[in-house]
Amino acid sequence: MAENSAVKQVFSRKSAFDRRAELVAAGIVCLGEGGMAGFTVDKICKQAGISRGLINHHFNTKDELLSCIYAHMTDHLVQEDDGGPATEFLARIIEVSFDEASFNRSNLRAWLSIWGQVSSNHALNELHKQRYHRYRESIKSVLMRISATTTLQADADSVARQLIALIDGLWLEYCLHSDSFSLSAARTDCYQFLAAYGVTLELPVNVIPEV
Amino acid sequence: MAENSAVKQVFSRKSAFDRRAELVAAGIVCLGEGGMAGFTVDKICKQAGISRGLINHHFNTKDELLSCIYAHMTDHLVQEDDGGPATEFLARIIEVSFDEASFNRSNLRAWLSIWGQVSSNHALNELHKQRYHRYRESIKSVLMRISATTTLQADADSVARQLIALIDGLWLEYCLHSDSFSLSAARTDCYQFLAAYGVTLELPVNVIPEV
DNA sequence: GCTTTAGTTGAACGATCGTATAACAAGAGT
DNA sequence: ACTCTTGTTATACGATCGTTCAACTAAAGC
Repeated sequence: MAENSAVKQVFSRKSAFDRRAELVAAGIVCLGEGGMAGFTVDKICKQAGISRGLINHHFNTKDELLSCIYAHMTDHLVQEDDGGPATEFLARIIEVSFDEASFNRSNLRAWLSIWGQVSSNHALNELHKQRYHRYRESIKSVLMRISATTTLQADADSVARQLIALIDGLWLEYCLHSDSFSLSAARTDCYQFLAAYGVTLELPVNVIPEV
Repeated sequence: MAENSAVKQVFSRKSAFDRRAELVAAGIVCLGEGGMAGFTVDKICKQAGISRGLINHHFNTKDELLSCIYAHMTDHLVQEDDGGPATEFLARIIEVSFDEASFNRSNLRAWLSIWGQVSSNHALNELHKQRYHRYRESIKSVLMRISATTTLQADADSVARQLIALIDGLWLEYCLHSDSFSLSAARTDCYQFLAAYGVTLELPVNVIPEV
């Protein structure tokens, strides 16, 4: 047995890029489990499987990590208006928002925690303002394209604001007590909402209606 | 001059009821100013103008104060269906939600902070589940009464959920960046939303439309 | 005016937080 | 095989947190 000849690896070394990505992922898990109270250096490092001091080697500050987490999380959601079919764009927004990968308690708790920090963390505030504005403008421009052909029963600006508020509100409710309604109910709510304003989207086929 | 004969009052004594109410008010101010990070024993007591140790005399725990704060804040908002005119009830819900006393950044930041604690604080979770259920059932029952006479273009359950989500979502948006839209815009959004589903309410007269 | 009650103070405690820092080791380059 | 770079560890530090507790006093009751 060459057990003693095999040198015990104390730790494995990774590139700064990979390690940062792992810390971002670990941070999201911690936020999802314990909210901002669970977002501590100890727990994040334990979740990432690294020692306590390493987090400040890759991020100057814990707030800097939080901003990176926010940037990472918005990358999945905020979509630009690519000039393609307008109804498809709106459907994509809804589908992404209510995909199981996004619409689950852990992820929504992470979002809620971050929202609570936006007003006090300046860098986060700037980042949010920028991304949110882009998000809303995309939806508005798509709705204006729709209103050129179909009759949109309200101005695009209001409907865009309402759609975003509806999505965020459903996220919030589901996060606070997920037994109140189902994912698919929240999802169809959005289609129903747009239909009420005269925008009918064809539902993606891969969806099984719920009782 | 009888300056030395006037005994200097070190502190004034108040009933437990009054002091508790003051601590609740002070806690709301702290939450509104600095979110959950500003909700510390030091800051709350300083805001209330009392010494540090007194808070645990009136509340066993800081979480207990938070639950009392939540209870106090919901008292203003959650209304029961009293069987009166249905449209008036809905209008009252909206008016209360978008009154200046409720719909301001400080108050909304307090709400956002509390929401972030609901999933981790058990007592708060129970309280929220109870009050929220009552809130939703009230709106649902009113919408069902409306659908008996007028045509409601969707089931009452969905519209109730959407209305609540819309209100909460508008609260959230306005809290995160209040320069994005105005109070009255958010308010009329709700009336517009209900109108899209076939429920037209007469707007209260005391409102000046905004440009 | 004295006793009693109960609201109030301020210091102290242990726990936990984010960050800084010095020693160390893994792996690439030569 | 050796050096060098840099990712990594472990400890330590000061600050701040929520809570406890003994001493104190304002105010009511008699």
